[in-house]
Amino acid sequence: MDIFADFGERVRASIKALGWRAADGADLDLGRIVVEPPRDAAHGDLAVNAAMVLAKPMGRKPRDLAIELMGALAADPDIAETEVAGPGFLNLRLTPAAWGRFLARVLISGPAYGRGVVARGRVNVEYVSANPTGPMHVGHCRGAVVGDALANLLGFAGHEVTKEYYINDAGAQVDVLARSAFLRYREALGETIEIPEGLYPGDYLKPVGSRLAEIHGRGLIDLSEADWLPIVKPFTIDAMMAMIREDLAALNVVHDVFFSEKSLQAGPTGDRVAQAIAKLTADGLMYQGRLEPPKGQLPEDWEDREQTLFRSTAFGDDVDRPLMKSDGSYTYFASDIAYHLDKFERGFGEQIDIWGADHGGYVKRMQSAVKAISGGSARLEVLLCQLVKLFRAGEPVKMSKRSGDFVTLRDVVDEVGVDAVRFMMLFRKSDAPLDFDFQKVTEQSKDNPVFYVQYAHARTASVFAQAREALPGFDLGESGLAGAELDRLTDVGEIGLLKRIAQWPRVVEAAAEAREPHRIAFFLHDLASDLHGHWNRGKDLPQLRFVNVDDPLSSHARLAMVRAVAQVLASGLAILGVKAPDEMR
RNA sequence: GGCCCCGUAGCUCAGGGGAUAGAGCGACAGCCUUCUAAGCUGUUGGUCGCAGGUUCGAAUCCUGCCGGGGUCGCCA
Repeated sequence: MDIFADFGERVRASIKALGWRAADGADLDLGRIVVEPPRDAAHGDLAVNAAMVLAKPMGRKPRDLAIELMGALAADPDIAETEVAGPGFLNLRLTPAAWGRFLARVLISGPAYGRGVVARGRVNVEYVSANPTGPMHVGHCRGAVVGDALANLLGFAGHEVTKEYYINDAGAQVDVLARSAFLRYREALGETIEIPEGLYPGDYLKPVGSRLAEIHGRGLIDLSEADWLPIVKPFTIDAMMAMIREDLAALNVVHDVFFSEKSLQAGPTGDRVAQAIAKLTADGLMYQGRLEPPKGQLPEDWEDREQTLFRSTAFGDDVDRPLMKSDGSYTYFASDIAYHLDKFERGFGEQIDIWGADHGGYVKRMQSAVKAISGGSARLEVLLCQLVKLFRAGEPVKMSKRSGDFVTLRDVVDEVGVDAVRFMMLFRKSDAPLDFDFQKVTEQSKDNPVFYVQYAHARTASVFAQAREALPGFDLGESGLAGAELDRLTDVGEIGLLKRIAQWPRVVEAAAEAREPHRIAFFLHDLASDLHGHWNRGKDLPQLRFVNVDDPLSSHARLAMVRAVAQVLASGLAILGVKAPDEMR
């Protein structure tokens, strides 16, 4: 179904039939031969680089080889024209009949068109993993969307994907959360409270305090912290996670697994963190030692001390890393190692984590750890998402996290809608910073790529509504459309759309391979642009309109093409988690 | 100072071995008795940060600089 891969095979077969060999008589490496869409449409439908790649090993001139290959391919009935161009490109143009058969196959495949055909194995994508200390803020938004879209993309490309969320419910910050909730509890009981520096001031803890008061009455008020903490903490964490799940649902993000950090230390199989460290110790990767102080600015409270270190430098890290704090408790890194070991033991040799760019310094050590705990058989990839800068009509939006006065993810989704948020977060490479303007993303104009792409899909639906009225006799189902006289599609705009559609499988594959879901968004924008452009040509040239009562057979073929466009738009938008609407009123 | 990311049109950014480097915005000029003008067409605009290297071919890969951002033992 991928015509580029298809013709790649035909080219390789022709080369074998020609009996080409390397200058020394050895077999040629045909792996570097690619068949791809030429940048310039004037160069035809497919460009073959075989002659240039093989010229050196064969000791011959690229243009001579291209001419020879051109002769061998001339017998292919699907090829209408061939030409040798530039430094030795062989350009191919397909016949309308070949394009028609391609389109028919796309329609028969339906929503499966572009889906990976080979199984690519299991992969675990961990994203969001926001601390359960409050509602999600905009900072979490990009990672959530990128992770979710990447997981969708990998699934579409043929991986078996698990979407996972790591709940940091074991550190000191959840104790702080519990204390903050306890204050709200006292407040709910009528006390006047003052929230000291360092506790979470947000109003979102008020309902938690009220519910604690409802459940426990004054029962907790005279307990010592050691006694109320085990009650208040899990209750509050559960409330925060419920809130976060609602936020995620509003963003159209759903995880398969929520994994608790706390469960690592107090799970049914004992202390998993200790077990992970024991494993590293058994492998000779732990030792007591001292670290050099960091170069550059020395931390004020630096103190040379012997500590429990993991030999991460043996796996590519810059320095060895401590796994125990001075008070004997585990560092966050220690828990994280145990967590990634758990993922490995659950069968995930492929792990992808989505982090904020401020965690960039953490990448190497975590990758080192994954290598260490898996004996080198597991791989961790980390995608770093750069910051999102918020604007309102060109003016930066000020935020103060300390006062609790930050923009929540919910604020953004409620204001601009989930589709606009998701699409805009994906309309940029994730390692480039992103400007997000509330004004612009809600504009309903071509300046707004979300609406531009969605409108293209709506337009296809509109064309079909028109067709059902104007051409009542036609079968507009997939098989009916596939049976139309598709070789009537010969206009440059029509072939252009088919060529764009033909790229879909390779775009999916390349985007999945590169872990770059933004490529899907850009592809959809291009496809939408092709459709809008061709649609508009029907104004000057009525004979090109999709629905034309004077030429029902061509109309039928064009509707088949429009259906294929709609299919690809819908598939792509589904990967991005954006709706493909039938109307935009 | 070490490590990571970025540097492409006036602006925001795609392109990450292939031919004459693209899109949107901006600016300018057009297109509505016509399938949704929520749209389309054209014009304008570039020493791809700099210098070497690899290659038949480099914006793309490698090295070194320059500039911007992030980060740097017991925060998660």
